[in-house]
Amino acid sequence: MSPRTSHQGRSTRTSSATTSVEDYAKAIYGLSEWDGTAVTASDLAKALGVSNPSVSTMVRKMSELGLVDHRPYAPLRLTAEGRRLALAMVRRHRLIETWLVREMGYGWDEVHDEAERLEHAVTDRFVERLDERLGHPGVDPHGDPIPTPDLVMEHPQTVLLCRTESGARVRLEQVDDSVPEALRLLEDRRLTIGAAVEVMRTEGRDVLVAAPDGDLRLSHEVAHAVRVSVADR
Amino acid sequence: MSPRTSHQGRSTRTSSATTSVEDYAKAIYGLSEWDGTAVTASDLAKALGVSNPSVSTMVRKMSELGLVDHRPYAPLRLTAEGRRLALAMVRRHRLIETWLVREMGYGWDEVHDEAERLEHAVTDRFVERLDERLGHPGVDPHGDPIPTPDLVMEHPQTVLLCRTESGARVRLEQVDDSVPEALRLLEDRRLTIGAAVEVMRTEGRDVLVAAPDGDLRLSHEVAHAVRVSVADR
DNA sequence: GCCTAGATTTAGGCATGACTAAAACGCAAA
DNA sequence: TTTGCGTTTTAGTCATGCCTAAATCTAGGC
Repeated sequence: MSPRTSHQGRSTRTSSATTSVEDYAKAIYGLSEWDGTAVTASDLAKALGVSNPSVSTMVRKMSELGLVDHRPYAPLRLTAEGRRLALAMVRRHRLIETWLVREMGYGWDEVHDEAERLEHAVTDRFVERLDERLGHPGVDPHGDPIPTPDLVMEHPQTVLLCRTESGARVRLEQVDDSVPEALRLLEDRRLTIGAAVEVMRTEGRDVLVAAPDGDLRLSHEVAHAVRVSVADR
Repeated sequence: MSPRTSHQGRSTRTSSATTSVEDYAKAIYGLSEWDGTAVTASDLAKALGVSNPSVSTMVRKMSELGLVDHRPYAPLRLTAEGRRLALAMVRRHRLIETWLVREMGYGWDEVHDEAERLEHAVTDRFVERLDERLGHPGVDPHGDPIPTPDLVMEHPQTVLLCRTESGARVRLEQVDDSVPEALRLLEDRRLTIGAAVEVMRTEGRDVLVAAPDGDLRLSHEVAHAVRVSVADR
């Protein structure tokens, strides 16, 4: 304990990115990565839990910082630099989650919020030590790929479960770590990454699935949080 | 990765303490713990690297929060509640440092800044898991006692090396983790916690010390960062 | 007992990042 | 082509927490 405190001074990643800027970049990236859809300002506002005007202001700032391309009233796009920042945050987030599950005894449905805060607080150095200690994992506990140190990320060939055709035999590949209902439901049914299931049919927006331990019904929300690979076609 | 972000919601410790409030509380506590001296507003400003008016404003706020007792122009004193907050932060800080040194391969002179940021980002739950994982350590790598979960801290009988009498045979007990010069100097000379040394004499503000590997001269700054126990008297 | 030096507080600003209310835009249907 | 509605941006605030400059208090020297 002591006087002297020596604040600040943290990382080599995109200089002068505040916690908010980091969150915005990651959210923009995340929205397009998961869905493949164009990202509008209101999507972003909803994702971040802030108002539309807040997004408007922040996007202008990030545009000035060279992190997003944004022509007024058009969808948002990250620049190469912005994508780099986002991927750095994704890397941090997923390595931290992997570590919390493997070493700190957390469940896969408990790590998201903790990682959400830690990712802004650690140095690049810490992240690289973590990566080494964990043996350079390729995916996190939810099956999400972890970008390499030079920020390249493999995109596995997967589809959203809610868009799968009836009768398809699929393998569970990724679950959105921010949807605890999905994580808990799958854990209850002993369905982990790699599990083989068959899509029986859809009823309204629900998806009915046959799993080794019995059939189950997934709400649209849950089915939208799950990505699978098609076993045969 | 995903939309939904679910910010906030973190800890049971003194509700609505911002990062700044946590830092101020810890600094006030630290100044009086290490020195035993009364803490003035300017001491605090210097310790935190902020201006005196900033301290003035923040102290009023903390006074309203019931964390400090402060009559204008008088020295600062933490309330019981403020001391609890400070001790919770000290506990976090020291457990994080212990973990960084023991498990993440950091040197004892490298952990301070990293811990300084992490301590604001982790939950109580994380801290308790860490404590368990580390086997409930009593002191951190610098010899500083770690408060128990119910925030009791043992104060070992130690004195500042710069106030030790000539001729005293002493044992190295604690080194201020925020003074890297001291940490590096001692490490170079293979002097770790528990090492036995003899205080030869002082020259001006420097302290001359006889150690197993040879004599050395400690500047006042370094000698002020070291606490020792007197071996015999 | 006064007076000045130094510590402390008040006054007034700035940057960040959020908000609500209101204006401006753009697309689609009539 | 024009209207209308939902989206997006602008305008104007607020809370934090920092700053500098100026006023004020306290204490020590005479």
